Amino acid sequence: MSVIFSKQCEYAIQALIYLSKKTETEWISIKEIADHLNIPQHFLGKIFQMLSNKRILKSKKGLQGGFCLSKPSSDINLKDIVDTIDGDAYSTACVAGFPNCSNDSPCPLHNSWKDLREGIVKMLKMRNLKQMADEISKPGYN
Amino acid sequence: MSVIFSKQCEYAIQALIYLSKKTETEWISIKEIADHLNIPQHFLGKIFQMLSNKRILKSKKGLQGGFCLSKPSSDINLKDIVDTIDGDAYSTACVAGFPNCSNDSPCPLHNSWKDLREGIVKMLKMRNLKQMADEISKPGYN
DNA sequence: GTATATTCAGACAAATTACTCTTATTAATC
DNA sequence: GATTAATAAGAGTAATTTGTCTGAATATAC
Repeated sequence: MSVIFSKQCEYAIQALIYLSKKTETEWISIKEIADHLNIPQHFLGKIFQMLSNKRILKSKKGLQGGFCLSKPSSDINLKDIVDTIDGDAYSTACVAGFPNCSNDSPCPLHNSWKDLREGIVKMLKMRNLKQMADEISKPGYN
Repeated sequence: MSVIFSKQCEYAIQALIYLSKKTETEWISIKEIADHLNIPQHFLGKIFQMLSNKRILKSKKGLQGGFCLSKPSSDINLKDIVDTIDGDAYSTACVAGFPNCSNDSPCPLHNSWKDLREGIVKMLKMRNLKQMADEISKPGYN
């Protein structure tokens, strides 16, 4: 089971970090990324379609085509990616599933979860693709 | 979609809080809880079987039977419940799904997630059923 | 002992998520 | 223009999670 993001979203994060390591002008094929990261190729295709629709990626059909980031990797943060693929339920829904939980009538977990949830959102806004691509290139990283 | 716990786990939390509001000697039927919380009755039955197997609940068959907590509500914390139903993947697996991510060879998200994950675990250990049952009984709560 | 109300348990069905396959479209190269 | 390698898009399949149904076992009360 995944921790908090869907499998699609995990794949999106991995693939975009991979893309960010490449030069910004190069078009990279889905096949190359899927092979390299062990992600099902056509599944990644769907995910990249979503990211293209949200203008995070741009695509080019035909021979020598592929995908590349539509803006500098330092301008794309994790929250952009997660919100595109998974929506914002992780930051809005009740963590215990109480149907009527809200700030006005909180469930017994609401306030305990509030700070944690805000910490997660803050972190997702903070970390951008450039940082992560730089980190992953360091020795000892994965 | 649920936030971080499975639907089964959300239901378990809700149902156990409900149970904790009752006297400790009373046997409560699944039907009463399911009706009250709008949870599918037989689905809750399965969930309560797991909780019985892990000695969080005890059950009594037959007329006037039902379930009750196997220890004081102050001795059962959220982590006990979550670990029983969902396992510990939420606190051990890589948040971005990188296959080889570990402390020794971390992914670029590993260290950013570490504190948040530890915060979640700490909170789950901290909050017990008695506290939550008390809170939910207050006016304005849900 | 019989009727009844409950858990226990397993098979089944529906919904969601993950993944695959196929065909169409596009653009570069020859 | 023909060939080729790529995305786009939709239909279909598989796996997992969620939810339903049914019958057996059990214990209480009459």
